[in-house]
Amino acid sequence: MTSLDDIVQTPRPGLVAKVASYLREHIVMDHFQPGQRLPERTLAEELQVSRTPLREALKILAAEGLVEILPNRGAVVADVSPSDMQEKAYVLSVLEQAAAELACARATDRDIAEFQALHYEMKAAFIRGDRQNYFRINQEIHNRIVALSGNASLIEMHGYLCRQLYRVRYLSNEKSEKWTTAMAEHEAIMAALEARDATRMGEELRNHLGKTWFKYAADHRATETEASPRPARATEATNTTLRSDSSGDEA
Amino acid sequence: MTSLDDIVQTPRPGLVAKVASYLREHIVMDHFQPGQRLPERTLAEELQVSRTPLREALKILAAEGLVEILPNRGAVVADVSPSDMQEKAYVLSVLEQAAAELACARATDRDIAEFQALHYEMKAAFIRGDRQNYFRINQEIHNRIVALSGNASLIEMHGYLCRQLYRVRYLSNEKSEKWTTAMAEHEAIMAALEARDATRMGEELRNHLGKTWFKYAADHRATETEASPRPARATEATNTTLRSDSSGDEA
DNA sequence: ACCGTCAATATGGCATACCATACCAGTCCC
DNA sequence: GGGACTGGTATGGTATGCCATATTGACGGT
Repeated sequence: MTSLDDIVQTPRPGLVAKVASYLREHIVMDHFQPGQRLPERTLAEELQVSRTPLREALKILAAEGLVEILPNRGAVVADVSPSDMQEKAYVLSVLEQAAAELACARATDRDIAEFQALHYEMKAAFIRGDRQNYFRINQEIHNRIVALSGNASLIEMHGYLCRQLYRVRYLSNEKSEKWTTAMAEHEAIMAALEARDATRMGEELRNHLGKTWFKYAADHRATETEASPRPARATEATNTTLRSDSSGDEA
Repeated sequence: MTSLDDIVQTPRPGLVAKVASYLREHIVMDHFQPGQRLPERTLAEELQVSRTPLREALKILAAEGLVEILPNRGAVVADVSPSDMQEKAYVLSVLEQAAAELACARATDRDIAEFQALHYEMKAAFIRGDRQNYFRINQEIHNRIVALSGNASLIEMHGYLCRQLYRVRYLSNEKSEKWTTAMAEHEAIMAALEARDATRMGEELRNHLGKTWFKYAADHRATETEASPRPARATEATNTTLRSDSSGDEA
Protein backbone atom coordinates (compact mmCIF):
# COMPACT_ATOMS: atom_id res chain seq x y z
CA MET A 1 0.00 0.00 0.00
CA THR A 2 2.99 2.29 -0.15
CA SER A 3 2.55 3.54 -3.65
CA LEU A 4 -1.15 4.13 -3.41
CA ASP A 5 -0.52 7.65 -2.27
CA ASP A 6 1.25 8.31 -5.52
CA ILE A 7 -1.85 7.30 -7.38
CA VAL A 8 -4.20 9.33 -5.32
CA GLN A 9 -2.28 12.45 -6.19
CA THR A 10 -4.49 12.75 -9.23
CA PRO A 11 -7.93 11.73 -8.07
CA ARG A 12 -9.63 13.80 -10.72
CA PRO A 13 -10.34 11.52 -13.66
CA GLY A 14 -11.19 8.43 -11.67
CA LEU A 15 -9.20 5.25 -11.34
CA VAL A 16 -11.04 3.22 -13.94
CA ALA A 17 -10.32 5.86 -16.55
CA LYS A 18 -6.64 5.64 -15.74
CA VAL A 19 -6.59 1.88 -15.82
CA ALA A 20 -8.50 1.89 -19.09
CA SER A 21 -6.12 4.40 -20.66
CA TYR A 22 -3.16 2.44 -19.44
CA LEU A 23 -4.37 -0.84 -20.82
CA ARG A 24 -5.56 0.77 -24.04
CA GLU A 25 -2.17 2.29 -24.58
CA HIS A 26 -0.36 -0.99 -24.01
CA ILE A 27 -2.69 -2.98 -26.19
CA VAL A 28 -2.56 -0.45 -28.97
CA MET A 29 1.22 -0.24 -28.78
CA ASP A 30 1.45 -3.99 -29.08
CA HIS A 31 2.92 -4.54 -25.64
CA PHE A 32 0.37 -7.27 -25.12
CA GLN A 33 0.08 -10.14 -27.51
CA PRO A 34 -3.27 -10.70 -29.19
CA GLY A 35 -5.04 -13.55 -27.49
CA GLN A 36 -3.10 -13.06 -24.30
CA ARG A 37 -5.19 -13.57 -21.21
CA LEU A 38 -5.70 -10.74 -18.77
CA PRO A 39 -6.28 -12.42 -15.40
CA GLU A 40 -7.99 -10.06 -13.04
CA ARG A 41 -6.19 -10.82 -9.82
CA THR A 42 -2.64 -10.77 -11.07
CA LEU A 43 -3.18 -7.74 -13.28
CA ALA A 44 -4.86 -5.88 -10.46
CA GLU A 45 -1.96 -6.65 -8.20
CA GLU A 46 0.57 -5.51 -10.76
CA LEU A 47 -1.29 -2.28 -11.30
CA GLN A 48 -1.73 -1.80 -7.58
CA VAL A 49 -5.47 -1.41 -7.88
CA SER A 50 -8.27 -3.65 -6.81
CA ARG A 51 -10.24 -5.85 -9.11
CA THR A 52 -13.33 -3.69 -9.32
CA PRO A 53 -11.92 -0.71 -11.26
CA LEU A 54 -9.94 -3.14 -13.37
CA ARG A 55 -13.07 -5.06 -14.25
CA GLU A 56 -14.88 -1.88 -15.20
CA ALA A 57 -11.95 -0.80 -17.32
CA LEU A 58 -11.99 -4.15 -19.07
CA LYS A 59 -15.67 -3.72 -19.82
CA ILE A 60 -14.96 -0.38 -21.41
CA LEU A 61 -12.13 -1.82 -23.48
CA ALA A 62 -14.42 -4.65 -24.51
CA ALA A 63 -16.99 -2.14 -25.70
CA GLU A 64 -14.19 -0.49 -27.65
CA GLY A 65 -13.30 -3.79 -29.22
CA LEU A 66 -9.78 -3.95 -27.84
CA VAL A 67 -10.36 -6.89 -25.55
CA GLU A 68 -12.77 -9.74 -25.71
CA ILE A 69 -14.62 -10.97 -22.64
CA LEU A 70 -15.50 -14.62 -22.65
CA PRO A 71 -18.31 -15.42 -20.22
CA ASN A 72 -16.94 -17.00 -17.06
CA ARG A 73 -13.57 -17.27 -18.71
CA GLY A 74 -12.12 -13.84 -18.44
CA ALA A 75 -10.70 -11.25 -20.76
CA VAL A 76 -8.19 -11.67 -23.54
CA VAL A 77 -6.56 -9.12 -25.82
CA ALA A 78 -8.68 -8.98 -28.95
CA ASP A 79 -7.23 -10.95 -31.77
CA VAL A 80 -8.14 -9.25 -34.99
CA SER A 81 -7.99 -11.55 -37.92
CA PRO A 82 -6.67 -10.30 -41.26
CA SER A 83 -10.15 -10.36 -42.74
CA ASP A 84 -11.48 -8.33 -39.79
CA MET A 85 -8.62 -5.99 -40.44
CA GLN A 86 -9.58 -5.50 -44.03
CA GLU A 87 -13.18 -4.88 -43.15
CA LYS A 88 -12.23 -2.31 -40.57
CA ALA A 89 -9.79 -0.74 -42.97
CA TYR A 90 -12.51 -0.46 -45.56
CA VAL A 91 -14.76 1.36 -43.14
CA LEU A 92 -11.83 3.54 -42.19
CA SER A 93 -11.31 4.48 -45.80
CA VAL A 94 -14.98 5.33 -46.18
CA LEU A 95 -14.88 7.53 -43.10
CA GLU A 96 -11.72 9.28 -44.14
CA GLN A 97 -13.11 9.89 -47.58
CA ALA A 98 -16.14 11.54 -46.06
CA ALA A 99 -13.94 13.48 -43.68
CA ALA A 100 -11.79 14.70 -46.53
CA GLU A 101 -14.81 16.04 -48.36
CA LEU A 102 -15.96 17.93 -45.32
CA ALA A 103 -12.46 19.09 -44.46
CA CYS A 104 -11.93 20.45 -47.94
CA ALA A 105 -14.87 22.74 -47.51
CA ARG A 106 -13.96 23.85 -44.02
CA ALA A 107 -10.20 24.17 -44.19
CA THR A 108 -8.81 27.66 -43.88
CA ASP A 109 -5.68 28.73 -45.71
CA ARG A 110 -3.95 28.48 -42.40
CA ASP A 111 -5.04 24.86 -42.03
CA ILE A 112 -3.80 24.01 -45.49
CA ALA A 113 -0.47 25.63 -44.75
CA GLU A 114 -0.17 23.48 -41.65
CA PHE A 115 -0.92 20.39 -43.70
CA GLN A 116 1.76 21.35 -46.15
CA ALA A 117 4.22 21.80 -43.33
CA LEU A 118 3.39 18.39 -41.93
CA HIS A 119 3.58 16.90 -45.36
CA TYR A 120 7.11 18.16 -45.92
CA GLU A 121 8.11 17.07 -42.46
CA MET A 122 6.92 13.64 -43.37
CA LYS A 123 8.75 13.80 -46.67
CA ALA A 124 11.89 14.66 -44.76
CA ALA A 125 11.47 11.62 -42.55
CA PHE A 126 10.81 9.58 -45.67
CA ILE A 127 14.01 10.69 -47.32
CA ARG A 128 15.99 10.09 -44.17
CA GLY A 129 14.50 6.62 -43.94
CA ASP A 130 13.17 7.54 -40.51
CA ARG A 131 10.24 5.18 -40.33
CA GLN A 132 9.40 6.06 -36.77
CA ASN A 133 8.76 9.71 -37.48
CA TYR A 134 7.30 9.02 -40.87
CA PHE A 135 4.72 6.84 -39.25
CA ARG A 136 3.96 9.33 -36.53
CA ILE A 137 3.52 12.27 -38.88
CA ASN A 138 1.52 10.16 -41.25
CA GLN A 139 -0.91 9.32 -38.49
CA GLU A 140 -0.99 12.94 -37.46
CA ILE A 141 -1.95 14.05 -40.94
CA HIS A 142 -4.75 11.55 -41.21
CA ASN A 143 -6.02 12.48 -37.78
CA ARG A 144 -5.99 16.15 -38.61
CA ILE A 145 -7.94 15.65 -41.78
CA VAL A 146 -10.60 13.89 -39.79
CA ALA A 147 -10.47 16.50 -37.05
CA LEU A 148 -10.95 19.21 -39.63
CA SER A 149 -14.19 17.63 -40.73
CA GLY A 150 -15.68 19.14 -37.61
CA ASN A 151 -17.98 16.16 -37.20
CA ALA A 152 -17.58 14.85 -33.66
CA SER A 153 -19.20 11.54 -34.41
CA LEU A 154 -16.98 11.00 -37.40
CA ILE A 155 -13.94 11.83 -35.31
CA GLU A 156 -15.03 9.44 -32.62
CA MET A 157 -15.56 6.51 -34.96
CA HIS A 158 -12.34 7.20 -36.73
CA GLY A 159 -10.54 7.08 -33.41
CA TYR A 160 -12.32 3.88 -32.55
CA LEU A 161 -11.11 2.18 -35.71
CA CYS A 162 -7.63 3.65 -35.44
CA ARG A 163 -7.19 2.19 -32.00
CA GLN A 164 -8.08 -1.23 -33.28
CA LEU A 165 -5.82 -0.91 -36.28
CA TYR A 166 -2.92 0.91 -34.71
CA ARG A 167 -0.98 -2.15 -33.75
CA VAL A 168 -0.97 -3.77 -37.12
CA ARG A 169 -0.74 -0.42 -38.83
CA TYR A 170 2.52 0.17 -37.11
CA LEU A 171 3.90 -3.25 -37.87
CA SER A 172 2.82 -2.89 -41.46
CA ASN A 173 4.71 0.34 -41.70
CA GLU A 174 7.82 -1.33 -40.35
CA LYS A 175 7.84 -3.95 -43.01
CA SER A 176 6.46 -2.52 -46.15
CA GLU A 177 8.69 -1.81 -49.10
CA LYS A 178 6.02 0.21 -50.85
CA TRP A 179 6.86 3.37 -48.99
CA THR A 180 7.51 5.16 -52.22
CA THR A 181 4.08 4.73 -53.71
CA ALA A 182 2.45 5.65 -50.41
CA MET A 183 4.45 8.83 -50.42
CA ALA A 184 3.35 9.58 -53.96
CA GLU A 185 -0.27 9.11 -52.98
CA HIS A 186 0.17 11.55 -50.18
CA GLU A 187 1.47 14.05 -52.70
CA ALA A 188 -1.71 13.59 -54.69
CA ILE A 189 -3.85 14.05 -51.62
CA MET A 190 -2.08 17.25 -50.75
CA ALA A 191 -2.51 18.53 -54.28
CA ALA A 192 -6.23 17.88 -54.14
CA LEU A 193 -6.47 19.67 -50.83
CA GLU A 194 -4.60 22.66 -52.14
CA ALA A 195 -6.97 22.76 -55.08
CA ARG A 196 -9.85 22.35 -52.62
CA ASP A 197 -11.21 19.59 -54.78
CA ALA A 198 -13.26 17.74 -52.21
CA THR A 199 -14.32 14.87 -54.41
CA ARG A 200 -10.87 14.23 -55.76
CA MET A 201 -9.30 14.43 -52.33
CA GLY A 202 -11.80 11.94 -50.98
CA GLU A 203 -11.10 9.54 -53.79
CA GLU A 204 -7.36 9.87 -53.48
CA LEU A 205 -7.54 9.27 -49.78
CA ARG A 206 -9.76 6.27 -50.08
CA ASN A 207 -7.60 4.83 -52.79
CA HIS A 208 -4.52 5.46 -50.68
CA LEU A 209 -5.95 3.62 -47.70
CA GLY A 210 -7.22 0.83 -49.87
CA LYS A 211 -3.77 0.23 -51.31
CA THR A 212 -2.09 0.48 -47.96
CA TRP A 213 -4.28 -2.21 -46.54
CA PHE A 214 -4.13 -4.45 -49.51
CA LYS A 215 -0.40 -4.26 -49.18
CA TYR A 216 -0.70 -5.10 -45.51
CA ALA A 217 -2.80 -8.12 -46.25
CA ALA A 218 -0.14 -9.43 -48.61
CA ASP A 219 2.63 -8.84 -46.10
CA HIS A 220 0.65 -10.44 -43.37
CA ARG A 221 -0.22 -13.55 -45.25
CA ALA A 222 3.46 -13.96 -46.04
CA THR A 223 4.58 -13.83 -42.42
CA GLU A 224 1.57 -15.38 -40.81
CA THR A 225 3.01 -18.86 -40.56
CA GLU A 226 6.08 -17.87 -38.57
CA ALA A 227 4.31 -15.58 -36.18
CA SER A 228 4.10 -15.62 -32.36
CA PRO A 229 7.79 -15.80 -31.52
CA ARG A 230 7.53 -14.48 -27.98
CA PRO A 231 5.32 -15.48 -25.08
CA ALA A 232 6.03 -12.10 -23.52
CA ARG A 233 4.43 -11.41 -20.20
CA ALA A 234 5.31 -7.78 -20.75
CA THR A 235 3.85 -6.59 -17.49
CA GLU A 236 6.78 -5.19 -15.64
CA ALA A 237 7.46 -1.48 -15.32
CA THR A 238 3.79 -0.99 -14.88
CA ASN A 239 3.67 0.49 -11.44
CA THR A 240 5.34 3.74 -12.31
CA THR A 241 3.55 4.42 -15.54
CA LEU A 242 0.00 4.11 -14.37
CA ARG A 243 -0.13 6.97 -11.97
CA SER A 244 2.28 9.46 -13.44
CA ASP A 245 0.72 10.16 -16.80
CA SER A 246 -2.90 10.26 -17.85
CA SER A 247 -3.51 13.56 -16.17
CA GLY A 248 -4.38 15.08 -19.50
CA ASP A 249 -3.96 13.26 -22.74
CA GLU A 250 -5.15 15.24 -25.70
CA ALA A 251 -2.83 16.24 -28.49
CA MET B 1 -39.51 -2.25 -14.00
CA THR B 2 -40.80 -5.73 -13.34
CA SER B 3 -39.48 -7.68 -16.24
CA LEU B 4 -35.91 -8.05 -15.14
CA ASP B 5 -36.80 -11.06 -13.06
CA ASP B 6 -37.54 -12.98 -16.20
CA ILE B 7 -34.09 -12.24 -17.42
CA VAL B 8 -32.34 -12.90 -14.16
CA GLN B 9 -33.38 -16.52 -14.05
CA THR B 10 -30.82 -17.36 -16.70
CA PRO B 11 -27.35 -16.73 -15.33
CA ARG B 12 -25.93 -17.78 -18.65
CA PRO B 13 -24.72 -14.67 -20.46
CA GLY B 14 -23.74 -12.78 -17.34
CA LEU B 15 -25.66 -10.29 -15.29
CA VAL B 16 -23.96 -7.15 -16.54
CA ALA B 17 -24.86 -8.03 -20.11
CA LYS B 18 -28.48 -8.38 -19.08
CA VAL B 19 -28.52 -5.16 -17.15
CA ALA B 20 -26.83 -3.40 -20.04
CA SER B 21 -29.34 -4.78 -22.53
CA TYR B 22 -32.19 -3.83 -20.29
CA LEU B 23 -31.02 -0.27 -19.82
CA ARG B 24 -30.07 0.05 -23.47
CA GLU B 25 -33.51 -1.04 -24.50
CA HIS B 26 -35.22 1.43 -22.22
CA ILE B 27 -32.99 4.31 -23.18
CA VAL B 28 -33.35 3.59 -26.84
CA MET B 29 -37.11 3.23 -26.57
CA ASP B 30 -37.26 6.59 -24.88
CA HIS B 31 -38.52 5.28 -21.54
CA PHE B 32 -35.89 7.38 -19.84
CA GLN B 33 -35.70 11.10 -20.40
CA PRO B 34 -32.45 12.48 -21.77
CA GLY B 35 -30.51 14.06 -18.96
CA GLN B 36 -32.25 11.95 -16.37
CA ARG B 37 -29.99 10.82 -13.59
CA LEU B 38 -29.38 7.14 -13.03
CA PRO B 39 -28.60 6.81 -9.31
CA GLU B 40 -26.80 3.58 -8.63
CA ARG B 41 -28.39 2.49 -5.41
CA THR B 42 -32.02 3.07 -6.29
CA LEU B 43 -31.62 1.65 -9.78
CA ALA B 44 -29.82 -1.38 -8.44
CA GLU B 45 -32.61 -1.95 -5.97
CA GLU B 46 -35.27 -1.60 -8.63
CA LEU B 47 -33.47 -4.07 -10.87
CA GLN B 48 -32.83 -6.44 -7.98
CA VAL B 49 -29.13 -6.53 -8.64
CA SER B 50 -26.23 -5.17 -6.71
CA ARG B 51 -24.36 -2.05 -7.66
CA THR B 52 -21.33 -3.78 -9.13
CA PRO B 53 -22.93 -5.27 -12.25
CA LEU B 54 -24.98 -2.11 -12.65
CA ARG B 55 -21.87 0.03 -12.59
CA GLU B 56 -20.16 -2.15 -15.15
CA ALA B 57 -23.23 -2.00 -17.35
CA LEU B 58 -23.24 1.77 -17.10
CA LYS B 59 -19.61 1.84 -18.15
CA ILE B 60 -20.48 -0.17 -21.23
CA LEU B 61 -23.39 2.09 -22.06
CA ALA B 62 -21.11 5.07 -21.60
CA ALA B 63 -18.67 3.59 -24.09
CA GLU B 64 -21.61 3.15 -26.43
CA GLY B 65 -22.53 6.77 -26.00
CA LEU B 66 -25.96 6.13 -24.53
CA VAL B 67 -25.19 7.45 -21.07
CA GLU B 68 -22.72 9.99 -19.86
CA ILE B 69 -20.70 9.46 -16.72
CA LEU B 70 -19.77 12.59 -14.82
CA PRO B 71 -16.79 12.05 -12.52
CA ASN B 72 -17.91 11.69 -8.95
CA ARG B 73 -21.37 12.73 -9.95
CA GLY B 74 -22.88 9.66 -11.47
CA ALA B 75 -24.48 8.67 -14.73
CA VAL B 76 -27.15 10.44 -16.75
CA VAL B 77 -28.95 9.43 -19.90
CA ALA B 78 -27.04 10.96 -22.78
CA ASP B 79 -28.60 14.10 -24.04
CA VAL B 80 -27.96 14.25 -27.75
CA SER B 81 -28.27 17.73 -29.08
CA PRO B 82 -29.80 18.34 -32.51
CA SER B 83 -26.40 19.21 -33.93
CA ASP B 84 -24.94 15.99 -32.55
CA MET B 85 -27.87 14.26 -34.15
CA GLN B 86 -27.14 15.72 -37.52
CA GLU B 87 -23.50 14.80 -37.28
CA LYS B 88 -24.34 11.24 -36.38
CA ALA B 89 -26.93 11.11 -39.10
CA TYR B 90 -24.37 12.27 -41.61
CA VAL B 91 -22.02 9.50 -40.63
CA LEU B 92 -24.91 7.09 -40.79
CA SER B 93 -25.67 8.16 -44.33
CA VAL B 94 -22.04 7.69 -45.29
CA LEU B 95 -21.99 4.21 -43.83
CA GLU B 96 -25.23 3.19 -45.44
CA GLN B 97 -24.05 4.49 -48.77
CA ALA B 98 -20.96 2.34 -48.52
CA ALA B 99 -23.06 -0.59 -47.37
CA ALA B 100 -25.38 -0.18 -50.33
CA GLU B 101 -22.49 -0.32 -52.76
CA LEU B 102 -21.20 -3.51 -51.21
CA ALA B 103 -24.66 -4.98 -50.90
CA CYS B 104 -25.41 -4.35 -54.55
CA ALA B 105 -22.47 -6.46 -55.53
CA ARG B 106 -23.21 -9.26 -53.10
CA ALA B 107 -26.99 -9.50 -53.20
CA THR B 108 -28.40 -12.67 -54.68
CA ASP B 109 -31.65 -12.66 -56.65
CA ARG B 110 -33.20 -14.23 -53.59
CA ASP B 111 -32.02 -11.31 -51.45
CA ILE B 112 -33.43 -8.79 -53.87
CA ALA B 113 -36.74 -10.60 -53.91
CA GLU B 114 -36.83 -10.40 -50.15
CA PHE B 115 -36.15 -6.69 -50.30
CA GLN B 116 -38.99 -6.26 -52.73
CA ALA B 117 -41.29 -8.15 -50.43
CA LEU B 118 -40.33 -5.96 -47.50
CA HIS B 119 -40.69 -2.90 -49.64
CA TYR B 120 -44.25 -3.74 -50.57
CA GLU B 121 -45.05 -4.64 -47.00
CA MET B 122 -43.85 -1.20 -46.06
CA LYS B 123 -45.86 0.33 -48.84
CA ALA B 124 -48.92 -1.43 -47.49
CA ALA B 125 -48.31 0.01 -44.05
CA PHE B 126 -47.80 3.39 -45.67
CA ILE B 127 -51.11 3.27 -47.47
CA ARG B 128 -52.91 2.12 -44.36
CA GLY B 129 -51.33 4.95 -42.46
CA ASP B 130 -49.84 2.40 -40.09
CA ARG B 131 -46.86 4.37 -38.86
CA GLN B 132 -45.83 1.76 -36.32
CA ASN B 133 -45.30 -0.97 -38.85
CA TYR B 134 -44.02 1.41 -41.47
CA PHE B 135 -41.31 2.47 -39.09
CA ARG B 136 -40.45 -1.08 -38.13
CA ILE B 137 -40.19 -2.34 -41.68
CA ASN B 138 -38.29 0.74 -42.73
CA GLN B 139 -35.69 0.04 -40.07
CA GLU B 140 -35.62 -3.57 -41.09
CA ILE B 141 -34.87 -2.68 -44.69
CA HIS B 142 -32.05 -0.37 -43.78
CA ASN B 143 -30.59 -2.93 -41.42
CA ARG B 144 -30.74 -5.63 -44.04
CA ILE B 145 -28.96 -3.51 -46.56
CA VAL B 146 -26.17 -3.02 -44.09
CA ALA B 147 -26.19 -6.68 -43.12
CA LEU B 148 -25.89 -7.64 -46.76
CA SER B 149 -22.69 -5.65 -47.04
CA GLY B 150 -21.05 -8.56 -45.26
CA ASN B 151 -18.70 -6.19 -43.47
CA ALA B 152 -18.87 -6.92 -39.76
CA SER B 153 -17.25 -3.68 -38.75
CA LEU B 154 -19.62 -1.69 -40.90
CA ILE B 155 -22.56 -3.52 -39.38
CA GLU B 156 -21.27 -2.87 -35.91
CA MET B 157 -20.82 0.85 -36.39
CA HIS B 158 -24.15 1.15 -38.09
CA GLY B 159 -25.76 -0.50 -35.09
CA TYR B 160 -23.87 1.80 -32.79
CA LEU B 161 -25.23 4.88 -34.52
CA CYS B 162 -28.71 3.45 -34.85
CA ARG B 163 -28.93 2.89 -31.13
CA GLN B 164 -28.07 6.50 -30.49
CA LEU B 165 -30.49 7.74 -33.10
CA TYR B 166 -33.31 5.30 -32.53
CA ARG B 167 -35.17 7.40 -30.00
CA VAL B 168 -35.36 10.52 -32.06
CA ARG B 169 -35.72 8.52 -35.22
CA TYR B 170 -38.89 7.07 -33.87
CA LEU B 171 -40.27 10.37 -32.68
CA SER B 172 -39.41 11.92 -36.00
CA ASN B 173 -41.36 9.24 -37.77
CA GLU B 174 -44.36 9.93 -35.61
CA LYS B 175 -44.49 13.55 -36.49
CA SER B 176 -43.28 14.01 -39.99
CA GLU B 177 -45.66 14.92 -42.74
CA LYS B 178 -43.12 14.14 -45.43
CA TRP B 179 -43.93 10.49 -45.47
CA THR B 180 -44.77 10.62 -49.11
CA THR B 181 -41.43 11.83 -50.33
CA ALA B 182 -39.64 9.33 -48.10
CA MET B 183 -41.69 6.60 -49.67
CA ALA B 184 -40.81 7.84 -53.14
CA GLU B 185 -37.15 7.78 -52.24
CA HIS B 186 -37.47 4.22 -51.12
CA GLU B 187 -38.94 3.39 -54.51
CA ALA B 188 -35.88 4.88 -56.14
CA ILE B 189 -33.58 2.92 -53.87
CA MET B 190 -35.35 -0.29 -54.71
CA ALA B 191 -35.14 0.46 -58.41
CA ALA B 192 -31.40 1.01 -58.16
CA LEU B 193 -31.00 -2.25 -56.29
CA GLU B 194 -32.99 -4.14 -58.86
CA ALA B 195 -30.79 -2.65 -61.54
CA ARG B 196 -27.77 -3.54 -59.39
CA ASP B 197 -26.50 -0.05 -59.87
CA ALA B 198 -24.29 0.22 -56.82
CA THR B 199 -23.30 3.83 -57.26
CA ARG B 200 -26.81 5.04 -57.87
CA MET B 201 -28.19 3.04 -54.99
CA GLY B 202 -25.58 4.49 -52.68
CA GLU B 203 -26.39 8.01 -53.76
CA GLU B 204 -30.12 7.51 -53.46
CA LEU B 205 -29.73 6.08 -50.01
CA ARG B 206 -27.47 8.82 -48.82
CA ASN B 207 -29.75 11.44 -50.24
CA HIS B 208 -32.71 9.76 -48.61
CA LEU B 209 -31.10 9.79 -45.19
CA GLY B 210 -29.90 13.32 -45.66
CA LYS B 211 -33.43 14.51 -46.36
CA THR B 212 -34.91 12.52 -43.52
CA TRP B 213 -32.59 14.12 -41.04
CA PHE B 214 -32.88 17.56 -42.40
CA LYS B 215 -36.58 17.14 -41.99
CA TYR B 216 -36.07 15.95 -38.43
CA ALA B 217 -33.99 18.98 -37.61
CA ALA B 218 -36.77 21.26 -38.79
CA ASP B 219 -39.38 19.37 -36.79
CA HIS B 220 -37.21 19.37 -33.74
CA ARG B 221 -36.49 23.06 -33.77
CA ALA B 222 -40.19 23.72 -34.08
CA THR B 223 -41.12 21.65 -31.03
CA GLU B 224 -38.03 22.23 -28.98
CA THR B 225 -39.50 24.92 -26.78
CA GLU B 226 -42.45 22.91 -25.57
CA ALA B 227 -40.76 19.55 -25.40
CA SER B 228 -39.80 19.39 -21.74
CA PRO B 229 -42.08 17.05 -19.83
CA ARG B 230 -39.58 16.89 -17.01
CA PRO B 231 -37.58 19.73 -15.54
CA ALA B 232 -34.67 18.28 -17.50
CA ARG B 233 -31.82 19.33 -15.34
CA ALA B 234 -28.33 18.03 -15.97
CA THR B 235 -28.21 19.97 -19.18
CA GLU B 236 -25.37 21.98 -17.73
CA ALA B 237 -23.09 19.07 -17.10
CA THR B 238 -22.25 18.07 -20.63
CA ASN B 239 -18.80 19.53 -20.93
CA THR B 240 -16.58 17.35 -18.77
CA THR B 241 -16.76 13.68 -19.52
CA LEU B 242 -14.18 11.17 -18.45
CA ARG B 243 -13.96 9.72 -21.90
CA SER B 244 -10.51 9.85 -23.34
CA ASP B 245 -10.79 9.91 -27.06
CA SER B 246 -8.14 11.26 -29.34
CA SER B 247 -5.52 8.59 -29.02
CA GLY B 248 -3.78 7.64 -32.18
CA ASP B 249 -0.50 9.45 -32.30
CA GLU B 250 2.48 9.86 -30.04
CA ALA B 251 4.91 7.06 -29.36
C1' DA C 1 -3.16 -48.72 -22.42
C1' DC C 2 -6.77 -45.55 -23.02
C1' DC C 3 -10.83 -43.16 -22.02
C1' DG C 4 -14.13 -41.37 -18.90
C1' DT C 5 -15.33 -39.32 -14.71
C1' DC C 6 -14.65 -36.90 -10.45
C1' DA C 7 -12.46 -33.82 -7.51
C1' DA C 8 -9.44 -30.02 -6.52
C1' DT C 9 -7.94 -25.61 -7.66
C1' DA C 10 -7.85 -21.46 -9.97
C1' DT C 11 -10.48 -17.65 -11.80
C1' DG C 12 -14.45 -14.79 -12.81
C1' DG C 13 -18.96 -13.06 -11.16
C1' DC C 14 -21.53 -10.80 -7.71
C1' DA C 15 -22.60 -8.65 -3.33
C1' DT C 16 -21.49 -5.70 0.33
C1' DA C 17 -18.91 -2.83 3.41
C1' DC C 18 -16.12 1.09 3.72
C1' DC C 19 -14.09 5.48 2.10
C1' DA C 20 -13.93 9.92 -0.50
C1' DT C 21 -16.18 13.57 -2.54
C1' DA C 22 -19.79 16.73 -3.77
C1' DC C 23 -23.80 19.12 -2.63
C1' DC C 24 -26.70 21.59 0.74
C1' DA C 25 -28.15 23.86 4.73
C1' DG C 26 -27.48 26.24 8.78
C1' DT C 27 -24.95 29.34 11.38
C1' DC C 28 -21.71 32.80 12.49
C1' DC C 29 -19.11 36.71 11.41
C1' DC C 30 -18.57 40.83 8.85
C1' DG D 1 -28.85 41.38 6.10
C1' DG D 2 -25.72 38.96 3.23
C1' DG D 3 -21.90 36.07 2.29
C1' DA D 4 -18.70 32.68 3.49
C1' DC D 5 -17.43 28.75 5.98
C1' DT D 6 -18.29 24.42 8.05
C1' DG D 7 -20.66 20.17 9.23
C1' DG D 8 -23.99 16.75 7.71
C1' DT D 9 -25.94 13.84 4.32
C1' DA D 10 -26.40 11.62 0.04
C1' DT D 11 -24.02 9.33 -3.67
C1' DG D 12 -20.11 7.52 -6.35
C1' DG D 13 -15.61 5.16 -5.96
C1' DT D 14 -12.88 1.38 -4.29
C1' DA D 15 -11.68 -2.79 -1.84
C1' DT D 16 -12.56 -7.33 -0.46
C1' DG D 17 -14.92 -11.60 0.54
C1' DC D 18 -17.73 -15.30 -0.87
C1' DC D 19 -19.88 -18.13 -4.34
C1' DA D 20 -20.33 -20.28 -9.04
C1' DT D 21 -18.13 -22.20 -12.83
C1' DA D 22 -14.54 -23.97 -15.75
C1' DT D 23 -10.33 -26.39 -16.36
C1' DT D 24 -7.08 -29.92 -15.44
C1' DG D 25 -4.96 -33.79 -13.49
C1' DA D 26 -5.37 -38.10 -11.31
C1' DC D 27 -7.46 -42.41 -10.52
C1' DG D 28 -10.12 -46.26 -11.65
C1' DG D 29 -12.58 -48.99 -14.74
C1' DT D 30 -12.98 -51.19 -19.17
